[in-house]
Amino acid sequence: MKSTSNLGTLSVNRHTSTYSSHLKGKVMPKLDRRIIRTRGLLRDALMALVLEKGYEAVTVQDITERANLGRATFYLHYKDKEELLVSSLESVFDELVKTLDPPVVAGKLNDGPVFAVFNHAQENSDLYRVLLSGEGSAKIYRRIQDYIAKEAVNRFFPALPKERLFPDDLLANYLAGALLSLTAWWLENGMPYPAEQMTQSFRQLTFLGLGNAMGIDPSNIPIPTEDE
Amino acid sequence: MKSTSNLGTLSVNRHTSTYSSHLKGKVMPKLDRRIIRTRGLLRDALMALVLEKGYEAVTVQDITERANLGRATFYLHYKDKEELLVSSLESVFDELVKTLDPPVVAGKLNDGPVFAVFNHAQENSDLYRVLLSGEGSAKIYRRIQDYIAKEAVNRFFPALPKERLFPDDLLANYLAGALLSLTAWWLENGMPYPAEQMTQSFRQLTFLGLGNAMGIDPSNIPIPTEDE
DNA sequence: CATTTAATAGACATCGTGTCTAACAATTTC
DNA sequence: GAAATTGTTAGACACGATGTCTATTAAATG
Repeated sequence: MKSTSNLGTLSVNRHTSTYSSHLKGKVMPKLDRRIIRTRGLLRDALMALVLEKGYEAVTVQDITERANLGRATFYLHYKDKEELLVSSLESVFDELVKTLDPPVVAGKLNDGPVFAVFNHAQENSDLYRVLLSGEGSAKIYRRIQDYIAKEAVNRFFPALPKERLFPDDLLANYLAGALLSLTAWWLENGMPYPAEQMTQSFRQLTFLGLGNAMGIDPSNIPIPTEDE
Repeated sequence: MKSTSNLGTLSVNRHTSTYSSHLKGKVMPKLDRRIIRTRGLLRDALMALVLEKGYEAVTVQDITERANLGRATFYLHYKDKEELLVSSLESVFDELVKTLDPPVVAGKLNDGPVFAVFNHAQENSDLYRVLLSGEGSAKIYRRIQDYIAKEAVNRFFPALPKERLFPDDLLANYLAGALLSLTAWWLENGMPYPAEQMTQSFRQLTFLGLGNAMGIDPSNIPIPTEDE
């Protein structure tokens, strides 16, 4: 299972691929030190600015100015601020994925990918709050969701029964949407509950359902069975 | 219950409020016929252009050109294309809300707000597909979600037991996120199932939960009960 | 009809973009 | 270390879109 944080289909760097960890070794045709420095500066500048002004308000001018680089330099590396953002998010997601890999963490029960998400969101709460709120990029929200959905399919579904009533991607999308919207709510409301509790709430809701979570008698649940 | 489609907190028109139905009568200080005509043209032009190029790519120039209006005229009515979009969405949502109001539709079982959403999405599938995809406005997705969440609280929760394990807005957000992401998936995949089935799937998932929907024995569900 | 109000063309300053060039500076390679 | 390679840069450029303003024309209202 290649767990590279591939956020969609965008070709990210026109020069050579990322310095993004865990493609370790392989072909990686050694980057000029200046390239690494420049891209790092651009990434840091973008992140800082996104937190300050929100993604939409950030211009390429801002970024290069903050990074102390010539504006032309930016276009030597990225097409857009969007391309830079996507590329930058890779590093962030790499962190998340790293915490996902070990199935069991030293005696402690593996709280699973859901907890990892809440936890990771908490550690990068400023960034995520901006990205998931209205201030984020138009496409980023959906892209994060797609990413989570894809991970869900990979990591979750193999453990489930083979016979399913719904297509995998419907389920994956449903779960990803629910998880993301819960996360967004959580962040925007100042994380009023610990990540552990959010994890449990999410599981309760998704696995047992609203009815159970509220103690409703299943026979009262308004699901018209009709014919279908 | 005032069911005016109020999409958030933006002040929409600086002149006088909307011509948006069901504030019927009241103070509504009769709009000049030209104003009505102009705003209608702008709305239609925006909608058409959004479908053609995606929201982000549409400029104020485009809009006024398509509408055969002077560009300056636009700014007499709206601050932004965003403000125009929000205002335009009101009409669309008004339609949806109208189908929501009657609790029972002539002998036929009321399929509920969820079906209404899928149905409405289907009827405006082009528009919604654009709005919910990456091509939509940054803020619009979240705003639609907030709107649905708010409606959920109003229409759904009163029928539920008063004792709940989760805060209302957490639940509302969870449901809205799940519903919207399902809808988006549905639209982007060419609506492979009828709205009725999507409604039922959604209910099954949210009320009974994933576990039930897959025939998993509840005792196998990995919810750590620990202390809490 | 007289009054009020909206729409308009066109000009304007401003800003951000994306590209390009000719120098310049850092680095890699041998 | 010297030479060749490659990355960075300042500055300029044309472009497109924004938002505002003015004087004029046109339409709706009572």
